[in-house]
Amino acid sequence: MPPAESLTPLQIAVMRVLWERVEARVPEVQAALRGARALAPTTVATLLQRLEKRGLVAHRTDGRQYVYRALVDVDEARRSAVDELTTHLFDGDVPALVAHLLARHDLEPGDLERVRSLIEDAEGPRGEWTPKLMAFLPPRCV
Amino acid sequence: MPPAESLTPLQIAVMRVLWERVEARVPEVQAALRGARALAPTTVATLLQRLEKRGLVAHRTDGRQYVYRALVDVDEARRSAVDELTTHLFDGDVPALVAHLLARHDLEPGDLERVRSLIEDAEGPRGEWTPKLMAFLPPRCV
DNA sequence: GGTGTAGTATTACAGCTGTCGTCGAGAGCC
DNA sequence: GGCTCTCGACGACAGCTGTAATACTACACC
Repeated sequence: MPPAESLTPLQIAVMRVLWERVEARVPEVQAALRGARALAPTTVATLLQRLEKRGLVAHRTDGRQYVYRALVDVDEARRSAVDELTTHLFDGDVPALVAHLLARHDLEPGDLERVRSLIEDAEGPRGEWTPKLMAFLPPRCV
Repeated sequence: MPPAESLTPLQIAVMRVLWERVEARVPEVQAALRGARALAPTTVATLLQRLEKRGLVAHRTDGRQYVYRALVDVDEARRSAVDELTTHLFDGDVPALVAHLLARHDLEPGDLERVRSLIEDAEGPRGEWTPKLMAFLPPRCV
């Protein structure tokens, strides 16, 4: 499987259409993109072609039309993008990235709940607080 | 302040040198980059020049030499990179990104602790429990 | 004052991207 | 059969990137 390497926003936008619909012809992709940006059909076709040359999508023919599908899945793409980000801007320090996300971005209240339960899940059975962590608890908890 | 927009890995590498040392001349940047990639001095100079044209760095002269410094700070760059990532690949869903990080990346057990303490550092002096931090408390405290 | 030397400025070039226009070959209609 | 319409193929072009050779210039040293 060819590594997704880094995709530009436009390329990602095209891929997203394919991820959503599994298969799509040029006009569909163009229509789906419209709204974000209005591109000529030929432009979209070129994008798809180049993506195909890079091994990220493939097509089959249906009559005279090309029906494209993605060859890499979202998760693959996400992973390599996240890897790139952490490597280059966070020194490979994933926790730092998480901290950045929690500190700098506007999380809705519900979001924190979600994150917390994610952490709990990742951490094992709930309530496993090591002594070290206990030190951080406010007095009323101890 | 000009938005950092998206920087390429190489550009980030150059910026990192400036972020680390505050000020740097071409040879210093080149030396710092060496190891990762060996570039001719002229290449590095070109990179710096172009970065300057984009308003991301500036220079003063010290004798015949240019002394460059960054005009955007790390956090700025991180934020816009993270924004771009979440917007394009995670639909703006930050918790989804966090989930991805927790699920796909190899976090050592200690990392989760680090996440918490990093948050604490970012959120204010220890012992001050903000609503955000409260979310991490075990249920019995709430 | 001539000559290196060190450093910047200029120029170059290939490859990728965003964006299309145009061309040629089927498909379908009259 | 000929005309038109639809698509993909091909070619174009400007702007950015990575990479660097070459040209120019101010200093310092003999």
